Amino acid sequence: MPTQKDPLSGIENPLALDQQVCFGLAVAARSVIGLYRPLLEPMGLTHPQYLVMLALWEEEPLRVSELGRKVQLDPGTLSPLLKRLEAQGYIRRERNKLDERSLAVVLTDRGRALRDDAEKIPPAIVERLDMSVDELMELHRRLLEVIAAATR
Amino acid sequence: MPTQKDPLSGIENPLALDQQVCFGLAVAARSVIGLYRPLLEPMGLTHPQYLVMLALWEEEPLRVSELGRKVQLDPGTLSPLLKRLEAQGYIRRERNKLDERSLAVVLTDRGRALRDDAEKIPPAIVERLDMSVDELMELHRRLLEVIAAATR
DNA sequence: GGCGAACTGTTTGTGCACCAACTATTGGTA
DNA sequence: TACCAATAGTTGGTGCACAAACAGTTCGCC
Repeated sequence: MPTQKDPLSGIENPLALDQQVCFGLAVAARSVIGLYRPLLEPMGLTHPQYLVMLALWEEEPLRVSELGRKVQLDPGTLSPLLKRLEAQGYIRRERNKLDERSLAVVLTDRGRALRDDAEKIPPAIVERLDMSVDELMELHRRLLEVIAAATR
Repeated sequence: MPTQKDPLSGIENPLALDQQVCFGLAVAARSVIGLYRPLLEPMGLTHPQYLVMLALWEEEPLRVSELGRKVQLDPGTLSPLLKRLEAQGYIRRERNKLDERSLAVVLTDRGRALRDDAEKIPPAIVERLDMSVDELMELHRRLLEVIAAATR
């Protein structure tokens, strides 16, 4: 009979691929992000770059470390990503005079202007998914729970 | 007032980073998969490789295309991944005599034996997450919904 | 003032993930 | 039979994700 020590004892095959939450997460993330691709591609953005732009449209300037905290990317990922955004002309990276170590990331006019195009994206995604906003918010709530659980 | 055509009209800022479901999915997937890393690393597996092994422990042999359907990876991703698994000695890839195009992926004894170690992983993850199995199953159910929505 | 630890971001290496172009094989059909 | 289209997997290019090593700057502290 099930015991407290073995929460999986009621499950027939714990190694079954199609009931791994990690697999569901990986596939769901890729599937949903894939929906953004055709929308972002005309803007010249990848999905992680889009997330960085979202962060900057909210607050600016941001140091690389702050940006990394916001979008949950480590500096090794962010550093080349930001260079690509700078090459696109959406951001500038400028050294802080007071602390030459840190880099302030700011939007260019082009980067700021891009926000108008971006506003079309969330409704387009919701429409494409054809799920109720309530359902999406409920999923989101549960995602935050599992993120909290995984990172504590 | 809200209309049917604009399901997001009740939301203050549709571009707010921290309420993007795509962002939640990306972070959740990375966080959870990150929990597997220390468990898989001693086995010499990455997480996608682990998923491939799960598929093979269920059914074998599998052609590359079948494997791709199961683990939802395209052949361009799978091809080098399988070579690495073969280099590790966990699988073999053998040409089908009847159809020289297709490649049958089979487990080696070493690959089959690895399953015993793998059995420790799901309970370890559930314990580490410290979430109820019910809650995880509910999340999983919702993930399957969004996958279905995104891929139809 | 000078030394060492802490901090900020960069670089390098490995491995996914996706796409497009490619090779080889097979199967249908004229 | 000879060709053409479809199929199966490989390769190369770009970009993310992560880890480890690195370089420059700042700060505490003697």
